[in-house]
Amino acid sequence: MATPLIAWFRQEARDLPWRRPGFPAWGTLVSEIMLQQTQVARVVPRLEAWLTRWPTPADLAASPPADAVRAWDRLGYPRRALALHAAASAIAEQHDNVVPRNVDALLALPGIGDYTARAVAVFAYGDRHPVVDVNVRRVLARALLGQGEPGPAKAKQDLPLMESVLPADRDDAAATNAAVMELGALVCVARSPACDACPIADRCAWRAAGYPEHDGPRAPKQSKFAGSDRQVRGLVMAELRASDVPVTRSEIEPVWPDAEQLDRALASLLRDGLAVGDDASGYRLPDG
DNA sequence: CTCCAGCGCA
DNA sequence: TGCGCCGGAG
Repeated sequence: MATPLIAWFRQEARDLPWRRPGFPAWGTLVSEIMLQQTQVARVVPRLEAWLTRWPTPADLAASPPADAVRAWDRLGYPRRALALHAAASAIAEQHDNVVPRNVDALLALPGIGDYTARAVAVFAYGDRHPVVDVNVRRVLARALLGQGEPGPAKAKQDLPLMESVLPADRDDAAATNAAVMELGALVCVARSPACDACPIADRCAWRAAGYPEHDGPRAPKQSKFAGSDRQVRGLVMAELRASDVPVTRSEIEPVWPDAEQLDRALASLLRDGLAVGDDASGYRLPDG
């Protein structure tokens, strides 16, 4: 299955910044964090600006976390910006400003889990590991398991399954990882897969079975955004990002009518370290 | 409405 | 293991 996938990838892969020759490992790390639950099209411009401003981890570590949160802009899940700043500090101080190559060392960094650790080791350093994201899980569920959609994520099963598909050769393994992800993003998409354009359609278990409806357990549906604490947090963060001076409680209140929910959101932002301050001194992004 | 190169916590 | 966490495009 790897051979036709690699051939297809050589032909059809999108021209993306992190696939440029010579793209630094630090850039790969930043891009992977930004791409967690955020689409490629929204990431690319933020990534370019980020790397221009902070070409190495130490450059980011030398700036206050507030600058990282502002540069993150509206990519969403701003805890990622805070984690990336903390990871940059750890890399600068404990790894001689070199992004780790070892998966366990990567996993020890904040904001880096099973997916991102292996993605950096594979795409930045060319090592041989299974890289499993939602695209990979969907492609494997269909091609290998004959199921229309991937069930709830199970790293214990997903990683060995992808591993079983990887060629022995390091470079071929890395290309296969990238190819399966790209196939899931461009062809084997969630809603209406373009099986006519699929390089492995002739050996897809789901297609061979006549596209049966998914029966097993489903991935949990994500909760509503409208009216959620997440929405309120986002509105408060927008206020904090926009101000160079502490924002008073009365300046924050207009963003949301429910005072109790606003309190809850603000408290959670303080708990996450995304905001600092109090009613007396006002609230601001973390500067230390 | 759903989906998106997930992570970290209880 | 389930859930909360952002925001924009289709």
